[in-house]
Amino acid sequence: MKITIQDLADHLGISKGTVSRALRGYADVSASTVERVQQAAKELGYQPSAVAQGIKTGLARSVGLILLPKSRAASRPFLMQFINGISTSIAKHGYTLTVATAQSDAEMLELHRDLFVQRKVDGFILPRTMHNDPRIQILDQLKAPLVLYGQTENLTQYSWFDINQVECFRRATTRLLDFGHRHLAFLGGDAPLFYNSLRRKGVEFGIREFDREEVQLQVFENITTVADGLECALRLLQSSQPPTCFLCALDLSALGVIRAIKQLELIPGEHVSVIGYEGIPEGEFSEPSLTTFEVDQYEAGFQCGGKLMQLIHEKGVKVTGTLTMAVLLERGSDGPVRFNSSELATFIRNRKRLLSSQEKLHRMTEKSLRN
Amino acid sequence: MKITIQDLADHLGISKGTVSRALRGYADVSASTVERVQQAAKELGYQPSAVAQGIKTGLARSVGLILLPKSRAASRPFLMQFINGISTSIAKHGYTLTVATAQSDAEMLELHRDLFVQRKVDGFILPRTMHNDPRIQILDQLKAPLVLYGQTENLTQYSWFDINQVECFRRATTRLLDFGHRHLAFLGGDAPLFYNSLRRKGVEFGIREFDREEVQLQVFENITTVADGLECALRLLQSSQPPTCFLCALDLSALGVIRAIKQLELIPGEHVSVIGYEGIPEGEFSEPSLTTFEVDQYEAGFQCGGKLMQLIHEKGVKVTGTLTMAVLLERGSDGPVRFNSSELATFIRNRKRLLSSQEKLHRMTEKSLRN
DNA sequence: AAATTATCCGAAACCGGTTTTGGTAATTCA
DNA sequence: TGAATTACCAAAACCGGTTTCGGATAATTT
Repeated sequence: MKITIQDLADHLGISKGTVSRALRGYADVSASTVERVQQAAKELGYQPSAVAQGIKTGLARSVGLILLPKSRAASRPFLMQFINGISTSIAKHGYTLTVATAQSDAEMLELHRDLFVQRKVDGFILPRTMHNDPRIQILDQLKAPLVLYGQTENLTQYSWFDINQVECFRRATTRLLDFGHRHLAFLGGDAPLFYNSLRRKGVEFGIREFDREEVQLQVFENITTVADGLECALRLLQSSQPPTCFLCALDLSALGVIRAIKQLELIPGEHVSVIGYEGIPEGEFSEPSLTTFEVDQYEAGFQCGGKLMQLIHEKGVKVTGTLTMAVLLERGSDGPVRFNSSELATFIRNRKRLLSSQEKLHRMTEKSLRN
Repeated sequence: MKITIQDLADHLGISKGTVSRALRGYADVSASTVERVQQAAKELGYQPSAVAQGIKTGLARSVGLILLPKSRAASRPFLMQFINGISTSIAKHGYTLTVATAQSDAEMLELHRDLFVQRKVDGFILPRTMHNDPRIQILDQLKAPLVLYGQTENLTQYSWFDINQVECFRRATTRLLDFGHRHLAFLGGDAPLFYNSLRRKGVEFGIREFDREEVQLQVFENITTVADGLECALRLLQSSQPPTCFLCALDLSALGVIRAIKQLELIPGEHVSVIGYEGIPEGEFSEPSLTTFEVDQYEAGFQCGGKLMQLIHEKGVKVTGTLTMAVLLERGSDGPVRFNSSELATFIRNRKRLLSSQEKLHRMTEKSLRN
């Protein structure tokens, strides 16, 4: 059925070694023979088996990407773009992308090891880098090429690509400070992931260089879902010294904060400001739309794929790191400070009293109507 | 560096053929030898190279999934779950998933051919089935195993998995009719994709079996984005006979419709009803939240992967089709009819007049203030 | 014209596995 | 006790390519 190099050689009446050399572009094959072979290959639809090629070259011509879906509901809107970026950059080298999923951290490590030892992939792209990432340790032992999407410790030893998240959060912070906010809350994300400390550091830099007046910062971690953001913001806003603005490490938690603000009958972007990070599509359709940093995931994938190809193909193992910026989408969820923290606290208390009395009235009316 | 079967054989002082037969479970190897070999393999961390195995067996132990990102902004929130489903179901057979992206239809077809001819994959999962899907024609020629995620013509020849979209849209339609709506609009999606005719058919079934009063249906196609839905709904709602409810083939267009309704200062779910399909996360955070059908993409991937494994491994090529239901999420964007079509038209006209006069007033005030 | 060099290609080794073949030793059976 | 099995494993062939080696022929140089 499928045509092999031997078939092609027989058809041309030459040896398969010559066919191979002709197709691989060796110099010791006459131009006319090369021509004939290429012609016949096209006619018969011959394409060498990647599997058979791999056995001699030792390369599978595939790179690995292992995902860890935290739950069956987890959505990664831009995974397609990330994959698209990787795939298009490695396709130029005849490479394909092998994607696998693991259900636990242990399984994920095992998968990395197995895929490389079984020679199903020649290297890895590691998204969502952690502090002292265990994947790196394992792959280092195996001398497996790898590229990080994100940063971590001992960065000089690896190739990596990342968004300058420190700068993003520094800019977000000075933006809010310029708006006149003085009580900030930073809602961090997954604590074990490296991005979290970077984003927090950005906030701290922003505050430090703004040395005019006293600025208050409250920091929280592991606020990763809408529910987390909602709960955390509700609690903070009803405290005696509520923040007048929220810097959220993740868009999802920012959406939760917006919900909390509205739940307290306040107006996001006017009474309380919120800035997110990532640029998920939900942010565009929320009300108000979410001010956030938009990350180009296609570009990220493209760069990671390119760096991995360098590592695999170029002998002089020169690792490279690249830092780019995300785009600030100035939308509706932030703005000039309306109340300072104390005023906001009073405002919220009064609102609450008002709301509860309205509710009491409502209940009484209903009762009387029923009777 | 990497340990081969020969290394293992030398280490044990036996031939590599025996090692292979021991590990593959042949009967003509003594139990003690099998034990020794397995023990040594574990100790030395030997795992056979998938590449080398593949050359004899003719299998790459990988399945292909080729994506076509329409634009660099396109997001597929549940791709991760679909991939997760495929990956976990094929992992049991030692298979991995090869994902590639194409930038055009032609490139996509070429990729399918190339990946199979180069023996990088043993079969394909085809998402987003089209009418007379050209991928099927090509893969049929190559006798490549394939599983469809979605339906198409001549279904009995292929294995496939799909959501019963006809039933979903039939139910959505009767739901709206039961709510008292009589003027419906169906906003279809990508016309070349097979799902579109199924969803439309569901709407028609729903109307047909409801033979009480006269029902009006307007049908549109290629409404695939928020912008499309917004524009289409704005136009329809300002016509002389506006629909009182919208059945959207896609959540995205439904979100656009909701925007249009709000833009006309109407309340979605009260003045005009909207039902979507897919269950994208944005739908949960819109206001009102979107009534829609939630599709379990993990399950879809799992089933497709399992069917493909059957096709590849079991000799008797028995193809199977499976149809499951999506879950109706009854949320806030639909409800009992408030106005019939004519009343709605009048209401909207009056609103508009009111709005424009308000605006005129506003402009005048501004002007006088400036002077 | 002879010697040297370049050009081109066939033959063979090799990659790391799987599978077949065949032979030896131990066991069973007659 | 001799013949026929059986159990076990080494050797070799094979899968479909790549790469090395060496030889034949043609072209160039001396």
